[in-house]
Amino acid sequence: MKAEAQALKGHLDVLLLAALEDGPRHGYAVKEALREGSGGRFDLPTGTIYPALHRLEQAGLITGSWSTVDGRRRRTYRLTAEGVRRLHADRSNWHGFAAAVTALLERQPWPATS
Amino acid sequence: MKAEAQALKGHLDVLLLAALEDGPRHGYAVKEALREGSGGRFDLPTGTIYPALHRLEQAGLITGSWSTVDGRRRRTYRLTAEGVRRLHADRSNWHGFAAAVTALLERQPWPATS
DNA sequence: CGACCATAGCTAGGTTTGCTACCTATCAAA
DNA sequence: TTTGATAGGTAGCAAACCTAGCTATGGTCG
Repeated sequence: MKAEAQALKGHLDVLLLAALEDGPRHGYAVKEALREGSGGRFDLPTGTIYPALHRLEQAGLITGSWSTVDGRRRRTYRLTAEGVRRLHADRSNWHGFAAAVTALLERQPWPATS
Repeated sequence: MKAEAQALKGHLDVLLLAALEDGPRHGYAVKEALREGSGGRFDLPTGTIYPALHRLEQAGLITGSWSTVDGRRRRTYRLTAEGVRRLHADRSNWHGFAAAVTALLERQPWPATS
């Protein structure tokens, strides 16, 4: 259950949206998909996952519906049209962001010191 | 002065450390180096830069010293040995993080929904 | 001269976000 | 029967970045 020491800061939402891209999932399944899909790197506590899903739903990017399976209640989420748009925008933005950071970290030399 | 809508979340520190890697700079020069080195993407407000440098100094990763150039006071920062270690660790961690996020965003299909 | 901008530093306060630490509940396995 | 995995949740803390404001110098332009 230990996470990778909160390194996701602003990038959790896009991962959650991506986890819902190829079909609806319930919250716990999203958590497991994230953990397995990242080779255990993003093993997030439920106290991170559920509030984040609530935020995304509140923002209209996903919608949830209740069901019951084997006596356990589940809330299954799917992307809204707005959520799909946001996912595409965020994914493209991620690539730009990652490229910029990587470029700066590899940079040698940096722009001249005045 | 408008930043790229707060997209650096947890990754500012490593960029600041990297900006000091090949020699000391004063705070404003760090800000400019970040802006120029990122093609304008990371044009951060001083209200982000200065507190962050204070945090890094507080944490013992950089040390600052005052000087005066043309009647303007400057605080010039350099990496400490600890700061160099941290930079190397964070840089390596960034690569793993970026690879993991990118992999998840490209992933098709995701681990099976239970 | 006066206005303005770039340079150079700073802080207070707010919001967001992820985490810790709890809680309820069912079902399967030990 | 008691633990662990599954499934959901909340309250409240702490960190981090931003907004908005401040002081001050030096150069440039009308």
